[in-house]
Amino acid sequence: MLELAVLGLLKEQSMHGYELKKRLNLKLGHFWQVSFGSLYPALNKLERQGAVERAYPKGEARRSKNVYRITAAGERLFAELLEASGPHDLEQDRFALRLAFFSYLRPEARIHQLEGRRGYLQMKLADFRASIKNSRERMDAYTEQLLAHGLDEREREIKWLDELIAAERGAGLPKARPAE
Amino acid sequence: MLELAVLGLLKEQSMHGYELKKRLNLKLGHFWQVSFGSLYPALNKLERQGAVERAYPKGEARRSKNVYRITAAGERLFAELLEASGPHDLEQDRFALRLAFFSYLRPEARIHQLEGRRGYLQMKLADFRASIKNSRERMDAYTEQLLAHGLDEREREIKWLDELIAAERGAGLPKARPAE
DNA sequence: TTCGTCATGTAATGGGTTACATGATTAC
DNA sequence: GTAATCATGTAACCCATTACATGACGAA
Repeated sequence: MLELAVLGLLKEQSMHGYELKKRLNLKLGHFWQVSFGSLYPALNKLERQGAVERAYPKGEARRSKNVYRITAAGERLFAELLEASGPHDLEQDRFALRLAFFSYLRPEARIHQLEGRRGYLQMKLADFRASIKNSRERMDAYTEQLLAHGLDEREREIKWLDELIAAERGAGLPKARPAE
Repeated sequence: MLELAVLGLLKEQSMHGYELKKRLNLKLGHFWQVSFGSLYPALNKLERQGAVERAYPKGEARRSKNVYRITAAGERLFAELLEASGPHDLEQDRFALRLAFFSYLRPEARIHQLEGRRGYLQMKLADFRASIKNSRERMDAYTEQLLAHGLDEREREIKWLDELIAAERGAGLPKARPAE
């Protein structure tokens, strides 16, 4: 999760942790918040793995501001994480995170990702509809409202994914409707 | 989180852990999955706190099937958790969980909860719209799509909440539209 | 008798959070 | 010089997960 996001931003340009957090929250803040307590350990871990390195060599005078740069191994790791498709990777936030970096993915792989999420949602929808039939009588009005709203949200996301898939196959991305 | 859900179900009727998990996943499965690894420890913790007790006394022959029953202290804890309104409690899943048990809440408290979530969403919307203006030029088409979809989802939830609030003040809950 | 599922639990792990502690740099 | 904010990090905790282990019970 964090690793993908960090590598994705470092791909654009090298920077230090504090800056990274600001950009992370700018780009992904609407569905995900990162804290220092997870970011710094993550950077150290990535460094140990050789996925990032310090632009200033490790033992130098410059102590504050550790500027990190992505390595070749980091690029490979990023590419791998971006193509993830385990059952876990189809959930909302993980999928959204990968989508945010789709521009680094081959078009066919993008379609594969979009269809993966689409299938996941459709499966969920089928499950809920079945469970509604089995237990509608036992459900109170609020639980029913919650379920109906959830169903609606998922149906909408499927429509949205369909548009993205169509755009991917066809003429390119539709412009996002301007907010308000 | 888990505690509220467990107490809410035990309020309806006493039962053992395994049964509890099945009902939990039936009622809340569309946005939340519970596993045994968290459920059993949670039950033990609630027992230590005196919020639930075993229907069969602790040291009896009946070893498998521990039937739990909510206590008076448990009822108080439940009522308290249901009225939670810290910033943390306004997030999606925590809010949804409380909504699922709204029938146990006084109408005014329901409205208060609904308005709390509404305000939270509105604040988020304002933040995003501001961040869009500041950085639209730096955003690629996919990030933009993600943001637009997120905005749309939140706007829709606000409309839904408005309906629920209106219903609460007025003639009662509207029927959930049947799926399809 | 053996298989499925009912039933309970523990241990290791994951992936984050908050709070705390520290120090450098910049603006006034 | 002093306050704000930039910058890094650690420690303790939280709340869940998965994997593992165990055993009862009913049906074939």
